Amino acid sequence: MQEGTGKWYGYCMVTNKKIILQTDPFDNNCPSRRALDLISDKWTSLIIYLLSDGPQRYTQLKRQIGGISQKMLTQTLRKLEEEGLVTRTVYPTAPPSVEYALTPLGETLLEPLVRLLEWAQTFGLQMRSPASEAV
Amino acid sequence: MQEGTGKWYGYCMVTNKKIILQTDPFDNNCPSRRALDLISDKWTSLIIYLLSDGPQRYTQLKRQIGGISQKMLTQTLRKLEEEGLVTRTVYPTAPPSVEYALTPLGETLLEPLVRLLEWAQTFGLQMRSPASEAV
DNA sequence: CAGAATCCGACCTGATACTG
DNA sequence: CAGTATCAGGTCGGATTCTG
Repeated sequence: MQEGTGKWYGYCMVTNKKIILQTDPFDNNCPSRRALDLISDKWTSLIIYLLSDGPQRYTQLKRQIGGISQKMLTQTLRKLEEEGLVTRTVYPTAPPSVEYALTPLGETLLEPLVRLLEWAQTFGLQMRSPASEAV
Repeated sequence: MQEGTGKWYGYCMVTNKKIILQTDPFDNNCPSRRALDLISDKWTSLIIYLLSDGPQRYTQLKRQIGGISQKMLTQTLRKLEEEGLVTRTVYPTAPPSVEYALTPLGETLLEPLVRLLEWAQTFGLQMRSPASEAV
């Protein structure tokens, strides 16, 4: 039943490559949905990857990503921290120093994410080949 | 040095879990980026999964997903078709019938996507859900 | 250094109406 | 059935300015 204003997401579960869709408009806590939302973020995956090399400081991350605005970097890091994928450690030195690192949970995300990027590298180049399609 | 108007994405490549970031503001064709953009879509992964059970018709998909608008369903399917992940077959019957199916390329995407959702199911629950959800 | 707060345009999205 | 076209609201993201 559509609640008019309230928008909701498909509730997806994977069981042996089978999908069960639930349609509870009030259940927004679907882990699958949350995970997808997470990596759907434009910068999340990049940050996760950068942190896979070890803890990094704020400016370090910013410099490496380059195109990210400080707002987005902070926002993304905060979200990752909130979700428990990244830790934020503040060293109260004279110039403030903040270090971000992956949590064990965050490191588990690394693996499926790598698979996805590997897919992208292997097959991504085949995308957008309109001539190779015979409908 | 920011190039002013042109916004750009991090160009990421994975090599043995190592990341190489390139910062060419004009190269928007990064396969990794494209792949992430693809699954970052709210509905893409759901559709891919539904199609993993075999070809489905437009209304069939719509009914199963439920909360999706026609616009979004069509838009997403078009994008997937354009990227070569989905085929669109029109049967010129009396009531028009259109069938969507995964291409071989689309099926290859299924695997990493499954890994991601499996991760979500296994570890997603460990993520801290923001208690400020009332939707 | 590491942000917070603000403004503002671009884009995404859903609702609605119409079509072969 | 399977769309297309259009419009309005909301969100996202970047640039800028200010702070401890």
